[in-house]
Amino acid sequence: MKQRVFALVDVNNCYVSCERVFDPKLHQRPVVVLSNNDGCVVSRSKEAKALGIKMAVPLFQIQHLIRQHHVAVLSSNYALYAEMSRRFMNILADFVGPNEQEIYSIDECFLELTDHQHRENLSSYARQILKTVQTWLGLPCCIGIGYSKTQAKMANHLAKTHAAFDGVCNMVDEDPCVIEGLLAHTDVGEVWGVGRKLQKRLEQMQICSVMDLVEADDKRLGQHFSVMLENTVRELRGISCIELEHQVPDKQHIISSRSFGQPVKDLQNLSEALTQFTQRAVERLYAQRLLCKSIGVSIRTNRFQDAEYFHSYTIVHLRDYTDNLLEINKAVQYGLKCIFKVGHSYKKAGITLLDVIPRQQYVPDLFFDAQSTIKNQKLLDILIQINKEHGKDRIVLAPLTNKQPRPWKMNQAHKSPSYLTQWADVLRVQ
DNA sequence: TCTGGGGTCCTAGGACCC
DNA sequence: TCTGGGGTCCTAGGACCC
Repeated sequence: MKQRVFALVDVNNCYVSCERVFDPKLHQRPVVVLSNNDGCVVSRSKEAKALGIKMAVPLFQIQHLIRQHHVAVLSSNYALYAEMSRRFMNILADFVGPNEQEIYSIDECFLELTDHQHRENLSSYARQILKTVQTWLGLPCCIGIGYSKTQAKMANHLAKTHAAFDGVCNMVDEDPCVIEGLLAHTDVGEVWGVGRKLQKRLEQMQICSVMDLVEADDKRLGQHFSVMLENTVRELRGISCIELEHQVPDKQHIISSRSFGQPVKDLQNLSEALTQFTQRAVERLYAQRLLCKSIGVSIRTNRFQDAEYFHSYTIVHLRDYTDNLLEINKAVQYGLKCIFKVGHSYKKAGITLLDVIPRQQYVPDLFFDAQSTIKNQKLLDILIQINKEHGKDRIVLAPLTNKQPRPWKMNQAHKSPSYLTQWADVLRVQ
């Protein structure tokens, strides 16, 4: 049997790179992109990293650096990144077969190259991929190649951190001594599946570098920790244990939650916010042809103010599986009334659609109302279509038509235009 | 003053059954 | 004082990922 070969392709500093495609002024200078509500840094250019700006650091903690070094600061523009991601994945799909691609995240993609080993040189094939993405899309990437997904991930990390690789690290063809030398100097925490807690516990056992983990007793680690870590060690040795998932699995739950721009004290505003989150979640549920049977509702104050921290959560069960927006929102509002307590300054709220199944798996019971289900489907179809054509939130549920100021709306002070998803924002060439 | 959001998987422990 | 054993299912919470 042929030994399997995997690649991991990812976009360098993805969100910053997407912004740079449309705004040349962002090149050669430090740039950061912020999380929702302009809270934390989630993407940094290499110049921003060089200034010591860490991942996930709150914006207010680096204001001095931003002023001093004229760092460009941008709010997240997820519509833009999602569209760039779609194009990126399409380019990669052209290089491999339909069952040889796994879209792992917005900026990462595994490719199975097992049937491409006949190629004279996998590294030059990888370079061809990089060049195509760069030319067609303007996005810089790195590629790691290995005998397992974990090896490919590790190779990708090496490609990113060692300039000599020039974007492609091929663990399959590279001199093993070179790779082992690098892994001996790479922290065990860089391994896919080893997070902060696990790293600490491994270090207590003198397993500090990736090479230490490769040489560790996998069975013993399996008993001491979990089967996942045992598999990780085997994968690092080049034994493929984790399958490529070329089909996107159905979601098990759908979350929609947000921090508020300003704290909210009253039920009316919480109700409006949750109505909007519900609409977002149900649109996703509907798009994926799923149904849900229960809904989690949660509200919380600022978790960084420990003394007054308050959070509350409840689950509302529905009579039957549904994707009916009105029915689901009714349940959410009921849940909210159950958990709401006067006197708190709420900073975040959210809903989770639970007990989710694919629509075609649903078996109607005696009380199933086909007429109203079809009516609801038509209603949602139209609602989604209109919002798609005439702008997000053109049609909303009644509580959201209130024109009062919305303290719960998230801060987005530095958002770039919707270059790829709104006609009015398409770039003009003078 | 200001600290993201959306997921998955595994494990432990309790309830329940025969 | 002493109180079976083995199995399944469910849930909450932790850890991890991007």
